[in-house]
Amino acid sequence: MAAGSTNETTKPSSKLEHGIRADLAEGRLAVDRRLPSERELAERYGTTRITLREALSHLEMDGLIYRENRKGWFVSDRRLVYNPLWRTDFQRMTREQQRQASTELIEAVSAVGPDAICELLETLPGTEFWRIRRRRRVDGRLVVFVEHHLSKSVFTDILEQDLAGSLTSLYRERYAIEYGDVFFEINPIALTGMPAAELHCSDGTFGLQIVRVNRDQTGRILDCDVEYWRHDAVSIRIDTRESVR
Amino acid sequence: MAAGSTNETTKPSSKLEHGIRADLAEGRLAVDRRLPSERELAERYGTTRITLREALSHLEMDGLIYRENRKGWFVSDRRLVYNPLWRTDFQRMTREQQRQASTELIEAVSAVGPDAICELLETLPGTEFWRIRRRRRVDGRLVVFVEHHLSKSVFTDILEQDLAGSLTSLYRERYAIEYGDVFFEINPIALTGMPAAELHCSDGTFGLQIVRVNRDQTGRILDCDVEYWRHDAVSIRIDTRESVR
DNA sequence: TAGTGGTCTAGACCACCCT
DNA sequence: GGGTGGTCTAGACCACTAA
Repeated sequence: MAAGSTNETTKPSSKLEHGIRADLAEGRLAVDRRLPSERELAERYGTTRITLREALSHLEMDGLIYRENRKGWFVSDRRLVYNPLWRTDFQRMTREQQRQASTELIEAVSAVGPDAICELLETLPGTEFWRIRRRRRVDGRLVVFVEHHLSKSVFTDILEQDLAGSLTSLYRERYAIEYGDVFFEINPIALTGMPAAELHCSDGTFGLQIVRVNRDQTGRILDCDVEYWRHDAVSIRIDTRESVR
Repeated sequence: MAAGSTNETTKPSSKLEHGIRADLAEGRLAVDRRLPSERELAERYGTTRITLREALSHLEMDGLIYRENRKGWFVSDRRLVYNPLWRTDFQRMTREQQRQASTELIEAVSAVGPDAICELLETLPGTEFWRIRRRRRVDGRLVVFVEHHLSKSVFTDILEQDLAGSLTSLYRERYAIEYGDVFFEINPIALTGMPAAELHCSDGTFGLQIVRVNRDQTGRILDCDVEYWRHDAVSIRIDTRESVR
């Protein structure tokens, strides 16, 4: 049982959860930001792994800790504040929050858009787009997997550009395009398949899906991004007093 | 990826999950919208309850089914499309989506605002507000618990009004107030305590917290809402081509 | 190769819901 | 009161990671 915690709940798993919560708060469990192994924790708190994992799942859902697939449990950092209406690039956004970002290009190919994407981009089913897949880290941690679908007619030679950098800058500097209206959708979902694999989380981990459709200043549809966020890494904030950009 | 694909996974839980997924898709499990008991399902799929619950949790996180505390598992309906920038009342919003809404008043009292709320409302810590707690259903299902904190000086006699109806209408008709700017924040979190209890979900169920600060047309802060949504019941959508109201 | 997380078994007891 | 979900035990094997 954790020191200092005098929780009166009778459920072992609650006591366990509160014990770990206290240990996290007081830094006893933040060694290297990785928690001790499940077997060690189970023994330390006098319970079984199943029960321990139940408690850890609660803390995970609450955003205090997260899992790296087959690697273990880690202490979560503060959430990144994200406004899907901002048109500043990711690097700058993170820098303004005293965080450090990096982007990795996974693939960039021409591919037929799934029906849902074609509909969002107002094209016929079966239309081909540039499909760019990337993932981003904040302070070293993988937090979001992004799939971009770009109009092939607008961005004819995009594959020859540096796709690990900011697309926003590329649009402006290479194609003289400024963003106009945006549509976006936020869905709480389970991360599975490629997003889960790329984010190193186990299949079924909870996440946030953000779908965006971007237009230029003339209203022409440019592209569509589908983002898959680790749920504990992000907080969406929008203020209408700010400019929409 | 492809619909109806035969999954080759060897893991029992994945087969289980896909089996249930197919049964849901083809209506074999939607009897009364409530699933058979866990023991019956475990037997039907030839596994134990623990493993079955693991699979059900995945489907829950994916938004296909949900739990009512101690009552069982139910098939989720389609998500309600919600735009926190819209100023139409809840009834009208649901009606436009061919859904039916109802609101229940839980309590309406004067109470000291928590520090975080006072900060959002730009008042000194310890300031009192009208605290109104309500919960809402869509097509009969409990989907959101809301805590409103209203300025006592602006809404002097609000406790005498009908608080199970639309606050938007009340503002306009009783106080001649129109909404102005909005700030809001969306956080994926675990539902615990009162929100979980009021929504009849078990402690630790995944949910979406939406915090809103509303101003009137002159920029004066009116109130703050804290909403706790069942995660599978909502999809946030915003389009800058629409008017902000 | 040792240890880890991921998964699974086959039970059990309790509090609570519904009838 | 019977059945339900919520919780828990005490093991086990496997695939993978890290050394």
